[in-house]
Amino acid sequence: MDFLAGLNDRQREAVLHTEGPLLIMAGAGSGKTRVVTHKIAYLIEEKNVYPGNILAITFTNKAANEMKTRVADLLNTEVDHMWMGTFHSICVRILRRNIDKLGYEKSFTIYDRDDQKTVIKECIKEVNVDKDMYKESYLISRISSLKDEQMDPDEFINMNYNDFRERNIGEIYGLYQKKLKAYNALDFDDLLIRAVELLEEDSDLLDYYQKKFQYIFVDEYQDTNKIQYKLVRLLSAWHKNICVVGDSDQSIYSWRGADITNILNFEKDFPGAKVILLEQNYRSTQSILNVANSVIKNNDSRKDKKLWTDNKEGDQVIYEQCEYSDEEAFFVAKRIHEFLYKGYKPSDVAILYRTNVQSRIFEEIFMTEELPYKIVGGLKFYDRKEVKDLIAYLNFIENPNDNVSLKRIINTPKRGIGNATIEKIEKYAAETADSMYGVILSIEDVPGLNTRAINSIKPFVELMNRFMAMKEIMGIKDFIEAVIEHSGYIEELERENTIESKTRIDNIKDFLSVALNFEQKNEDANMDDFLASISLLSDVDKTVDTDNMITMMTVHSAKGLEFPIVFLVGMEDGLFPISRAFENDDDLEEERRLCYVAVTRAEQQLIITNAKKRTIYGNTSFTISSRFLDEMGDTIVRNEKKIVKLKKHDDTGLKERLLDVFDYDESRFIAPKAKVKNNSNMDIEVGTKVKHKKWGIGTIVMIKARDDGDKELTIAFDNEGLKKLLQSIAPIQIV
DNA sequence: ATTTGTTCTTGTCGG
DNA sequence: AAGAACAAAT
Repeated sequence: MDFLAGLNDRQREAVLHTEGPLLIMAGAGSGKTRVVTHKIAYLIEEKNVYPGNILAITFTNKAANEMKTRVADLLNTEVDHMWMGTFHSICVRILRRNIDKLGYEKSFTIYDRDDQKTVIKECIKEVNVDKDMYKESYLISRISSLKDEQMDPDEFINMNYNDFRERNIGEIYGLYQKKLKAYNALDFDDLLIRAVELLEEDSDLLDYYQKKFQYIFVDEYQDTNKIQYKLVRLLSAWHKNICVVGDSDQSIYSWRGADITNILNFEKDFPGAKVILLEQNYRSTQSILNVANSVIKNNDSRKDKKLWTDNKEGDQVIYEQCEYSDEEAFFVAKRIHEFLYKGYKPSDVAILYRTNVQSRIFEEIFMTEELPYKIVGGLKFYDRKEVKDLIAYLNFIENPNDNVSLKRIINTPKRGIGNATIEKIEKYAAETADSMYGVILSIEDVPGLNTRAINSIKPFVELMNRFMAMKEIMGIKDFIEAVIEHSGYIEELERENTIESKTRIDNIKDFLSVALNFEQKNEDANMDDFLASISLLSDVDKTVDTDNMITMMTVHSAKGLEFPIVFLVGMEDGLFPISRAFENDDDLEEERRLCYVAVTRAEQQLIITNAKKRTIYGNTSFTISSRFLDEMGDTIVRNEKKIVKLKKHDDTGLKERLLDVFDYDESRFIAPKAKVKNNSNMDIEVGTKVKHKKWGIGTIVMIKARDDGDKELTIAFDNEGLKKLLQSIAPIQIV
């Protein structure tokens, strides 16, 4: 197979340049994924490189999977041995094998933000500082950036010895790390740091990985931080075949430590590096690129370059200023109806905003407008209480030192173990330098506990011990099922018997199918791998992309994605660019790059909106148009079309306001008529009661999205039991 | 110990 | 405006 076919000269050059450091400066939509996949395929096929000697680091797991599939498609060979994943997942993989050399157990737990918060709270209590003076979120971010700089707590305390406040932060930082170690847990930063530490300390191991990874690829290199840079340097030092891909104009993560100098200094850091520029854009129309170019050129600290395209001019980029923020959402909904009528699919459309709070109003309007949508980073399945509880069970059973998880589950479901009891256990554990689990194993030794407390603890300990034994002989899914059942978790929910508890049960069942799915895909994986895989999912990874829906997400989440139609909403000063960026030129330039990223997501049509008055966080205020709109100048045109549909039932007063804003033009309105014929837009959810002409009344107990956009409904009929139906064709009505 | 009611806080972006 | 943290009542 010819891996060079269909590539332009620059892209071809990038594929063929296999030896030595290579920086591919790839503008938005310039086909970098194509280059990388073809290059990997070329290496395997033409240069006979064994896939296991290739390491590719991507920004999300989804991107990694896509890349893997694309390479596999090009080759028709097995590429499973290729290492592909995010920095974090690669590091976990390294750590799972050898972290014992750093004094951790291999079954370590990965702590998410909530877990971090729990630990920080413990620290604040123990360091005995005024808890109002140190906010948890602030401490977490401070600690995170200290870690990124590889500053250890003692060093930090020494440096700031005369600053009371900083010194305390250092103390908390130190205690936090000590606790994580004791709990055998790592937070996201630790995953990277410990991996680097491990490689630095164990020269045999470093040697092994350096020799193993003959070819290394790093995507989105402009958003790597110091530790990640260090890791890349370490791993590539032997073969020196390091290929990084990035675009300094798309660097948007400086606030979490991304260091733009990594990409700017690549040639200096990796001697003999070759640089290839990809400036031809294959994604967007000329109109859209004009907007992108005219914004980004206002950044002072950038190498001048210009994206160009052979694509046609395309439709003009439209800008609409609405009166109110809810009208903005309404306007977008109208335009989407129009696009759908023209034959676009809902999945062709994306709505991009600067902050997550903006999604709410779109959600409301889209529900009444019967538009199918999904929110990336919004509906957080893995953040649901029941899912987190379950994960905490698994974490604890896997790693009994994990006090954070233990505290979460010890009285969930209710076992009569109250706060007072838990605190006594915690205190005793701290005094005896034991884990809480160690303490409750011999609960009689704990001072100050009454018999009632002791009698509630004992069955819990027995239960956990039983789980720990069961885990050894059971498969992942079966084991989770056992935990759900024997822990009494599902019983408690069933007893509750409310709509809410039913959804929770459904979520638990969904979690089971996630586990089953994982088990089938990764035959020799264990519980550790499963837990790690779910804790490392990004927001993008978490949203199913199979169903045919409009996507709503932040601009940050949209990085690397593309859509035929993009709505960029909320273009107001203070919102985008965000007000905190006003004071600082660097921050403002990052906002501008973010805007550049947003604009370049669009393939065919870009529509930009804002509102004169916006209700946010409960109060309404006047807004100022975004300065970026000024910079766009005449590359955007004011919207001329005024289309609006009168809502059938409108008691919000929105209709009257809309009549002021839009000229009502019924003839141009296109209603979503399709739904009359099938049920695709039917407003259903778990718990909805429906009537079937043969089976009578039933309740929807499960909704499963299918690849073709349809939904598979499991309905419990009163007399017929469970039935599975396709939403589009099922003869059902909402009762 | 648990439920219920009340006040307080928070409010960019994320693996 | 909404969720978390806290206080009070059962």
